[in-house]
Amino acid sequence: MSQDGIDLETSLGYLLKEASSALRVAMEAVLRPLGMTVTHYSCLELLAQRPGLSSSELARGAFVTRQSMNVLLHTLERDGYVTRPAEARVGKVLPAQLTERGRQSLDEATAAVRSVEVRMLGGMTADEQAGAYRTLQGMIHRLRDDL
Amino acid sequence: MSQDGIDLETSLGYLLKEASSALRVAMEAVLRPLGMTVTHYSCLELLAQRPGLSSSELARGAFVTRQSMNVLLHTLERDGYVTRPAEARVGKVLPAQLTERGRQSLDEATAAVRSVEVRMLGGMTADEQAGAYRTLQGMIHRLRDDL
DNA sequence: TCGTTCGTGTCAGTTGTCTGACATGGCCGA
DNA sequence: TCGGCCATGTCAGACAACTGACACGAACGA
Repeated sequence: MSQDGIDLETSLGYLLKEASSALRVAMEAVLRPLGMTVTHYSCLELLAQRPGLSSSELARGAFVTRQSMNVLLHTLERDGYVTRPAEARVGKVLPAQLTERGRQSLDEATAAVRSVEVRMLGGMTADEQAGAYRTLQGMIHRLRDDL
Repeated sequence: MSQDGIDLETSLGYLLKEASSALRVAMEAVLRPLGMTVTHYSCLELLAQRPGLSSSELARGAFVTRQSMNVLLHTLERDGYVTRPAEARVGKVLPAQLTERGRQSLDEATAAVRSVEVRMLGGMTADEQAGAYRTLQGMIHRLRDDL
């Protein structure tokens, strides 16, 4: 019987999806005026913190396929936000770098995204945040364990 | 400067997205053999627990637009998983119902999804789960507050 | 040394979801 | 009563992301 299915009212999986959806919607709302999508922003933020990342590494960091990241990266390159060498120095890896324009664009976006995160965390104590951090990391670890 | 941007290593927002991504990947992995996507499953599960939901209500419950849910619902109807009246009894709302085939299909999927959720929650105490529940609900509430 | 395995970049085609727009039918408040 | 407002279902087009496939170079073990 499906009467005893996953109870959507109490399921942590459903709630996790709901929270993620709410976060995505909120981020899209503040990023849209800047002409940016969430993946777009994620890519720039990753590059700022880890310059020289390859397209595949960026893809893993932004939770999309390397094919998707590749087309995004070509767009960002065409529009002058990032640069990549024309040829690989080693293997086939093309390390990407932020341009000055990319950095400026990222700074605006970071401020907007930070405001969303601050709002999301509003009222939570440091202990509660630490607890949430451990909980989420535990979930991630167990979900990926037996693949 | 972007040096002090959102720290991806400690950001709860990033971790939330990561956890959601891991959950989605794990669910896709167990649902794929059944020929089902996550949205597909979500739709059936919602209908099982709340028979008579409209397409728009299902869309909100599955966190997609009503346009997306509409095309999915037409497919499910064509394949005999759900039924909808040809005409609206009141307004334009077309309440959907699971067919017997839909119920059977859902039962398989529910077992698979439950195994994922059990794995994700493995080792967490009831207190920890309750804490995670409150934390996520707080985040959702605050994120949606000022829209 | 050589062969296997892995990661990367890329091309092509498909699918899913989204935005924008429209008409329609309830639901109030003036 | 009626006008505005809202939610619904639907159509069309655009776009983002996916799957599948291929070639190439590096890394590792036999």
